[in-house]
Amino acid sequence: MARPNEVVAAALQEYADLISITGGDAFRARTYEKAARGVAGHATDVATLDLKGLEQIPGVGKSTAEKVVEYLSSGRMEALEQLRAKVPAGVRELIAIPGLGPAKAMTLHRELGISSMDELVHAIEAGRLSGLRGFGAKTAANILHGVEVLRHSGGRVMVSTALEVAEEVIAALSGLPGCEKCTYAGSLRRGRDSIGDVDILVAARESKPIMAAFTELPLVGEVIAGGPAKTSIRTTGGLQVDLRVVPPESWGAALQYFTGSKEHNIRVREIAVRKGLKLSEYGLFRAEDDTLLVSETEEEVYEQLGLPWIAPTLREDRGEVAAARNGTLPQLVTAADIRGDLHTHTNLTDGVSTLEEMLAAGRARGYRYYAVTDHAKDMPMQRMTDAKMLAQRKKLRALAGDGKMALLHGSELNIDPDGGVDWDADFLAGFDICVASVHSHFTQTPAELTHRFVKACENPYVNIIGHPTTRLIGRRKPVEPDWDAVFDAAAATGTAMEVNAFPDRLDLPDELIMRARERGVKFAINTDSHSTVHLDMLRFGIAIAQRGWLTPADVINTWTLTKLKAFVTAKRRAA
DNA sequence: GCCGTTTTCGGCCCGACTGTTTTCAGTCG
Repeated sequence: MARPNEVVAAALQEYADLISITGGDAFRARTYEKAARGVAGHATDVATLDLKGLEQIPGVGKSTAEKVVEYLSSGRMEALEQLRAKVPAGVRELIAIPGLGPAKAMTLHRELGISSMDELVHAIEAGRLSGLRGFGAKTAANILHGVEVLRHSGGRVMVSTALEVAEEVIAALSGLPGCEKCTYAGSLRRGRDSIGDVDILVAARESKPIMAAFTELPLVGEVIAGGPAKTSIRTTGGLQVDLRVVPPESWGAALQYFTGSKEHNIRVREIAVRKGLKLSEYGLFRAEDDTLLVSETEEEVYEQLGLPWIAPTLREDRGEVAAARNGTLPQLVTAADIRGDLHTHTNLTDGVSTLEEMLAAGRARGYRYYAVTDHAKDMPMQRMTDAKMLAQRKKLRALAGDGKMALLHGSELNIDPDGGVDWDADFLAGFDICVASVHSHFTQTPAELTHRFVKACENPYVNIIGHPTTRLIGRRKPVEPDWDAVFDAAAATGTAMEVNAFPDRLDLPDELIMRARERGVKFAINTDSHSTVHLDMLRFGIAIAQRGWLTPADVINTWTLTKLKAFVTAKRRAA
């Protein structure tokens, strides 16, 4: 069950799509898109707002606010219903096909009565598109291909997968003569939790040799488009990679531009326009005479616009431009701030590395403390027993010798369907710190899930809720309790929410981090490592935490050991 | 439809590439 803001945003986005498809005013369509984003990103539940309150949301004016009120009170939006009556739902689904936009979708519907992806495929195969204005043989083939891609991949890949591809391309291009700089931009640089395509940027005088080398890389499955400034390929694995080559002096402007997000760039360009300037990927220009002002570094571009440099992880048009203007950008948490990992496993349960190996890897990272949190006894497949857990603790205490890295003994407890955990208070009291996670019964009702999480937070020995939504990116949907109620319980009880750094989890997701932070929750950025190499996954968790605007003060494993221990004992004492 | 160190009207980010166009619309990011 999605929160009202998301339901309303979806309705507004649908309305915007239908305006575009029916050939309505493009600016009106964009207005509703903006409003949808504003509503989705708004911290307050829209269901609790009146007309006046709604109009405070960026991009929402009187007309949109009235539609939202109508929708929330009656479940219907008359204007939306009218457009739905004109355009079958399947027509809207067509614009998800790469290369097919609202105008072409409407042409297909108007001229051929096509109103679903299947009908479109059949029409193409039957040759019914020939003779239709704007639909040549090439377009028909591209559409078929687009449908294939869409059905096959669903579009997005894990950030770790995209990073591997990016690093392979960068390694190959960086060595070319004439390549002065090469890096990745786009959603990968912004640290999103999944990646639709990889954007690579190169600074070079001559683009041709770079483009040629790019299309010949072994990972290239097909070349989608190729020009002097931009070339797009799809890898053999199905991931799209766009390469842009810019002159070296345009590097900063180009990096800013291709990092996005699109919405952030629109916001920044609006500032440029108001100052009588023009910002493109080639630089910041004076509008009246096209004089180049700056372009070499991102810092210069932002500075010339009267803004401090904004971290890529914040560039989502979620208020970062206003914060930059007011000097209230957050001091974001970085990997260097992390003093220890608080969720790790060993081969005592389902890990693959030994206790000694894991501790050595933690020391190698320079951690000041390190928690071993193997699975608890209620997870039958892990075969944990009280005796094994106590034996591990004894061993750990014996290994705590060098004084540089403190060793914490913990466990990843299971939150049972009713919110209870594996052991009673007496046994739990022996641990230094505990994570508690949901590992089963994902299909409970939202009310049951809410009760379950809240009760877990109220347990004095539960310090961190592990991978709270339990989502597996591309494989398992998140559970959906009333998160605001859960976060309130976490904040009130001194229970941290985990930002699990594993690339197929990245859990909490960034939107929920923002909501939790608003409600005063603290966080722990952990890797959930099952092997020594997993400790490096921290970087992905840091990116997600930054996208949630977290500062070191919000993150308990940036704190000193003394402060961390106080966090644990304060909760126990309060009980 | 929204919005305002230029504004309550007249703008709304900007450029690249494709396909089908004979000068440009559509799509994408």
